[in-house]
Amino acid sequence: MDLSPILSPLNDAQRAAVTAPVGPVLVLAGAGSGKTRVLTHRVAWLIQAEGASPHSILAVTFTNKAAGEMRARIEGLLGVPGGSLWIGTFHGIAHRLLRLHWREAGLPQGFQILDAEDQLRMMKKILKAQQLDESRWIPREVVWFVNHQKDEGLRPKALKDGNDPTRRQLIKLYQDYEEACARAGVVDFAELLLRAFELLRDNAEVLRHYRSRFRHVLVDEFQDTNAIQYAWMKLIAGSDGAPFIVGDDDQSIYRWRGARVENLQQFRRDWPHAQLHKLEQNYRSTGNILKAANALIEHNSGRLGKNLWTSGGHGEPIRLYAAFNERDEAEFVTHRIRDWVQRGGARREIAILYRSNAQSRVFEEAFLSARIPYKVYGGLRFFERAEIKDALAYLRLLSNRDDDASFERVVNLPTRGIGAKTIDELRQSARTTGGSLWQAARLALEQGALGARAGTALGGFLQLIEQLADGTAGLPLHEQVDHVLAGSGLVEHHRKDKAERGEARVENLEELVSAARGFEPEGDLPPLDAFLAHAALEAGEGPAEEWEDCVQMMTLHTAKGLEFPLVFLCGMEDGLFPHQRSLNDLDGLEEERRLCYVGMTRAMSQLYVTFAEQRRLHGTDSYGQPSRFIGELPEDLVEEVRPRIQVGRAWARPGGHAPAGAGAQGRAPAYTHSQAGRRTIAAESVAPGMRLGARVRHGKFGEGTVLNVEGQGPQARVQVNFERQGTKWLMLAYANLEAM
DNA sequence: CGTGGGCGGATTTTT
DNA sequence: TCCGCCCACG
Repeated sequence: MDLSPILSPLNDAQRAAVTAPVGPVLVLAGAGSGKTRVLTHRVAWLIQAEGASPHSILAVTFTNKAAGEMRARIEGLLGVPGGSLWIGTFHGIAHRLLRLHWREAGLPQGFQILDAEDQLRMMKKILKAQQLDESRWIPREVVWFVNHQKDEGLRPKALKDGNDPTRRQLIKLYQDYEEACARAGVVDFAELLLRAFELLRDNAEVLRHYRSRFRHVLVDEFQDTNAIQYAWMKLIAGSDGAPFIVGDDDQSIYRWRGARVENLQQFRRDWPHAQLHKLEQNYRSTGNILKAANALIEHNSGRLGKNLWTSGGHGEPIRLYAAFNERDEAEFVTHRIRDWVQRGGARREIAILYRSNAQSRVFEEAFLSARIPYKVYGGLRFFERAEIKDALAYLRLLSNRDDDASFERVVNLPTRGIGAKTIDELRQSARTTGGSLWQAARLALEQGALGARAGTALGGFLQLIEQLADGTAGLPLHEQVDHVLAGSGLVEHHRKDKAERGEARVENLEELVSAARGFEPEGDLPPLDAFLAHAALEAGEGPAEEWEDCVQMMTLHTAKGLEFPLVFLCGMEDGLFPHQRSLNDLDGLEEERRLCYVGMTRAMSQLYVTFAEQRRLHGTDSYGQPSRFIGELPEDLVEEVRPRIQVGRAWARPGGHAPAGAGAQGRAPAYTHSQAGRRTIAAESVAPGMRLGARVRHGKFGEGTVLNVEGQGPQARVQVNFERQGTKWLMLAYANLEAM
């Protein structure tokens, strides 16, 4: 067999990892070092060189995207569809196991998956039912508690309250929540993992089967695994198994949601004979970017140790821009984007990265007025939209009448005269009988326990669901969906909304039918159940795919795994990035630093770092210090970009002053270095005494040196490096600077 | 039942 | 500042 397609595209380190003798392997793969390539080629190698059966391979990732890419690349290498390979996300694989072994796992056959929003609603309901004060017991925090326990593999029974009444209540709520889920036959995301773990742990037969089947377990992004994922992996691989683990401790950015970087270390303890491979050659970024990123991450302690290098050139320096405020920052970026595009670059090659989503707004406004097409990542995804979830709730009821969350969601949508009071009564009755809302509704109707109006309305709803179930039985999936949409009155409901949003919702519902039409169920679940699981586990692409050539805007977290020729790392101020809530805690700070490292290593050829000296945040202006991470970059790799001192305007009368209000604020200063034929107005004429390098005194900030002067007349501002307070931009008109 | 005003809170995100 | 949520009102 010709192995050269597998081996020839690899460098030495990659090849060593790919061809490592079968046994436990740990690959520390730096950013841009060909991690996915190693993983996929390893799979191909196992099959073609080691004679492993595709049947014996289990490859696990975190995102559906990564799983899809891996599958495609493996199939490309093997030249055949890898149907019998198990490749998927932790959650996807867990789901698959639970469907196959629902009985052993103690689940109803038709169990449904609760997404984050459903989970929150469920918890709110429980809190309300217990009449707990929602300001004391914040639903989101209670949910966080529950998920956190599950991530750690802990059931309520295993938890000690430590005589802490708050904790006792939380544990109680966890238990109540579990019971509610069991009654409704639903599992949340964390539950999928925990159940799958318990399934293997408690069923020797099942465990033996999968252990002997999956001789090769491969895990991507290992630094992101949480306790239960690790335990599950350990269980299924077995202590004499051959897990192939790929990760990068420097890119661990999900500690806050339960990820444990320590799992990399733990792996070395649990498999002391594991071979260690490091991939340090980077194929993405210039030498300068890598050097700076390496220098930054060196400030972290307890690293496994890794130094990225490239055989390519140094490239350009990293450029640093100290903006006056957040709008100036956006203006600067806008100009640099224009330059890039003017020189023939594509907009899709550009990424704006920021710490928190709220920062996108200023950029959006700037791009809108500059007519720069952009795309913001991170909005609501298709299957998370309200109208889609309404439709899914109907579909779920068809499949499982006891799904209380779905029942409540649509029992009166569209409005059919079933008010809060009726539902309250049903809830009450369901609680006392321990049944579902559906059962309570039937009981109430049989006993004539409701008023005539409510009774008729509720009866109508139950009948509707039964009718839809009967009417769609045996139909192809998309016709089922279509039928339910029409029959439920959902489409009509939104059609009546003449506003634009109604129209959009109808379109989304139609899109749901298309999604159903294009859906190819795998496995032997009924198509409808498979589709519902798909909707929950793969919430679909974010904001609709745009074909246009757009500037890419996203948080640093979202950017992980991506690369762009031109990257702007914005909002680099202490308190924003590193975030305020991480400033006082070393672990948190180190995670922020890793986040910065991730951001920097997204850049292929050019990296800009920007910060604003003044920023409007939550309605109030605040002055910030440049991020400490900026100070951790080697000076010789960073070039500070200064806005050019304002040049004479064509419309400014010679010798005259610019009209008030026509100053530089909100207007673009020219940034490019000296343009021929234009004469820089001496700073002197704008702001007497404010020559560059002049010494000045400020009432509050003390003494400093003028670094920069910009704008004219009332809008003029100066940048001063104060000895004690650092660099600040000041409005000349208000600053009361005294020349020295 | 649907909307508008008042209130509080405001990392990061995947499944 | 702005967004989402809750409640009160029409």
